[in-house]
Amino acid sequence: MANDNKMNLVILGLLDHENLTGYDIKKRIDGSLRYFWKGSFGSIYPALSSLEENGLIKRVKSKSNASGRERIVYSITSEGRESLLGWLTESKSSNSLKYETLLKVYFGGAAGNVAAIATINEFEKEVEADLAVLRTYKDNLSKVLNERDHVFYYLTVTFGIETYEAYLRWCSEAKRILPDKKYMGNKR
Amino acid sequence: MANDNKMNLVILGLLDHENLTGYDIKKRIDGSLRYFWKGSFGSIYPALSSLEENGLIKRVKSKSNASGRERIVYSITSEGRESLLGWLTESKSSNSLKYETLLKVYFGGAAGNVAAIATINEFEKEVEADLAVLRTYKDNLSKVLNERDHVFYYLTVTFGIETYEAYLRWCSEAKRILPDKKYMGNKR
DNA sequence: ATCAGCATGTAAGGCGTTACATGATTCA
DNA sequence: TGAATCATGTAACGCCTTACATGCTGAT
Repeated sequence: MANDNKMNLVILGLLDHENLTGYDIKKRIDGSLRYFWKGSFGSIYPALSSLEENGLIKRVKSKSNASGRERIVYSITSEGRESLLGWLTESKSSNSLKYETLLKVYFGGAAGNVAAIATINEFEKEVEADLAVLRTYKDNLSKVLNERDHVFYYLTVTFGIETYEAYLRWCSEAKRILPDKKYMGNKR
Repeated sequence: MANDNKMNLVILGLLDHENLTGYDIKKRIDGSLRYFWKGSFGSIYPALSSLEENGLIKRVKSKSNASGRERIVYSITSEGRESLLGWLTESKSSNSLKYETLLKVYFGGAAGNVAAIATINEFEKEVEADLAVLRTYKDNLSKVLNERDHVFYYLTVTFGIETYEAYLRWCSEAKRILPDKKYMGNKR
């Protein structure tokens, strides 16, 4: 069973837009996809090999770089595009969220309000930083919205902005509620 | 490296509130924690064994059930509570989000607006269902907010409500934007 | 009688990360 | 010269899920 191997689909999705090397793919993942997906070289390169073996992608150039540095550019094949289409249209999506922050808030009673507030502040700071970046993405994208594919990128950015703003509202509300409550220590 | 083993902390956190069996722990995870954490028996029982071995939890009763059915109730030890406190106060939180829905939206250009809208509709339906449950949780919890620990549970619920409402706003907005755009098919 | 729920546990294997190994180029 | 970035890949290992194995109780 299994075949949760989403990295294959990520690679197919990226290659459907432009030809890329494994290294490029990593940069895309750490750039635009960062807010809703992660991936490391240790899963990219093996996925690339297996996709090539199965004929879903193929090499465009090897060692073609002017300097002679090794560089393998991949492109998607029609079989790969078919596979991508199948995923995009047929499968159920599974979103897996693991918020350690909320786990700590849930168990907050054990350590008291001060610790919980610290956890929330840490979260808030990260969200604020990410939100600032997302807003500049949005500004840039809204200028080129009529170009192919950009609406879809734009939507993932507005998703981030909408949810991050919700996080921030929650942070304020949580900090407003917490100090009012009686149980401040970890005594039982 | 490693020691991401959060299940240990989840168990410690739950046992700090009440004594539980492995089976009970699973129910708590599938109940209140479901919206921000997951876990299966295959990771609960081994974690329980290792926690006991290290003296962080201990057995309260075995086979104590009236009927003679095997039942192992665990409680947290002071060492366990210390470990829980350490996590709650000292460590950085890592939130890992993997939205397959957004991945599909991002790559939506390959399959066209119709497929993207279907993906969004599927997501919307799930969010609506979860939101309804969270709202009844909120109603129930707001009546007992002055009891120990309940503020913290309440906050995780309001987090869910705040973000799920943001999801829903985004779904509407996304569906409003998508049909307007020119690129409807998967032709290049 | 049968099915759902209670209850504990193991085994196999997929998924994915970190660290390592290697080496070139570019820029300060 | 040394650091950062480009670039590919492997090895070890941890995490976690699914499926299996087992058996009791209670309700219909």
